[in-house]
Amino acid sequence: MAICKDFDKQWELITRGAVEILVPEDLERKLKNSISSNMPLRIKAGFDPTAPDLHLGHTVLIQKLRHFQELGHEVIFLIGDFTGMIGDPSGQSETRRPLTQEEVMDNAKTYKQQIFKLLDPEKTVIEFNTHWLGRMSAGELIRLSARYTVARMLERDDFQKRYHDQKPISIHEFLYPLLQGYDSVALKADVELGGTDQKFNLLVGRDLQRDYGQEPQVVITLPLLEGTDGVQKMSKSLNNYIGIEEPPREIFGKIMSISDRLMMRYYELLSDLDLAEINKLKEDMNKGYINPKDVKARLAKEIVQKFHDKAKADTAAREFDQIFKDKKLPEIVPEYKWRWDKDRMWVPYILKDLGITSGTSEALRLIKEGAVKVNGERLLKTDAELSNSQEYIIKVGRKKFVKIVP
RNA sequence: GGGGAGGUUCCCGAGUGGCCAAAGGGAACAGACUGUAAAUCUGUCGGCGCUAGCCUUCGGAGGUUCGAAUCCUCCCCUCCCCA
Repeated sequence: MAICKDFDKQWELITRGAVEILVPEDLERKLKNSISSNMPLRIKAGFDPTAPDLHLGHTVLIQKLRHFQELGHEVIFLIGDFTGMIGDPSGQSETRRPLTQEEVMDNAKTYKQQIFKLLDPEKTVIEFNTHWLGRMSAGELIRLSARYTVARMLERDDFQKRYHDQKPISIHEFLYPLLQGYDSVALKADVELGGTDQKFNLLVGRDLQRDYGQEPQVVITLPLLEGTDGVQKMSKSLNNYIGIEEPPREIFGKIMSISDRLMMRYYELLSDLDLAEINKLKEDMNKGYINPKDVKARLAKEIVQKFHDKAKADTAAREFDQIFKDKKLPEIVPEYKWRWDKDRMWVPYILKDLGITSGTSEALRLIKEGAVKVNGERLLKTDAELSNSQEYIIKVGRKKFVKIVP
């Protein structure tokens, strides 16, 4: 593959959206060398295999990898299957449960299936760090550990915080940054990408490469995408994520329910619109020329289209308006054929049995709160029963619909 | 090795023998208002055919007691100070 010869173009694309580049001079030199020698740079990005679903948060980084691919560089998608067994302590308030071998492999497989929605399979090298870490001897590990000090480890803010909060820090957690850094040595990485929370780990890679006589990698940090709550970073465990494999209407709906503030953030980090256009949207909204809801719908469409296709994005948008603007039923309502043991069945029991609520207690609560409608009528009494003589549409909350057929 | 402090419901955190399914806050869910936004207000927030009642929870296992998150014994885990 050919390297893009235009240095300025490379620089612009690479630095767009990046939070920090450490060190810019190194990047400049590496790029220029790469152009003159026609040798691609080796771009490393590590992924923790705990999350089986890629979500929008991951795509910020993956899109940056794609930028590098477009410029002709070699992307190494590193699946931290070995380090995943340790569990990255970054940003964690406490020690994470180590994953089993099986879990790690399952998750890694899912990753592989998903990244090619965004990356070019031809230009992507997938590595597993078990290849070199799995056969590292105890002696080598100790020699590696000798290259770093406890005091330096404690510089990392989350370790520091836990230390001061009297929270446990296990020894193995200190090993994580070292092993991640060693990955860079093993891969002879020229550049490593990571979220801003990874900065410390990425920098350890630089130190270790120098120790091992390599030219240190350039570290590029990218912003962490806030989850749908708008506060914490998007993650599966916080359940504030939008997965790229979710159905169109889910993705669409989730984006529509984010705050306006967050919407602009998503525009910046996820949209392909350039900054000038985004600013224009912002301005028009402030002046009242356009409704923020429409701006949000545009974003939702763009993102759905990215992971599905245009037709599905349009359908999702149309359905959304039907349900929430026109208050109609969605085009497709899941149907349940109810096996009527009796002629009449208690509503909370039905909701529980259909899995809409976790139990009858929750169903009762929702009915008391006025959240349940049957055939458009709000259910007022908790002792309501349905009979097997007709069809029902049950609506729970704002977005759950079920059709029950006799 | 010695001394001290802790482990409470999703999270933080109160609770030291009955009034405890357990204060308060956060998250979450629902209703109102909206643009399924934000903010705000209100309600819910262990389970169970509900209200009544029953069952299961306060690191684990036993025990004392009419009665234990609270007392005793042993065990597991965490943190701090000293060595």
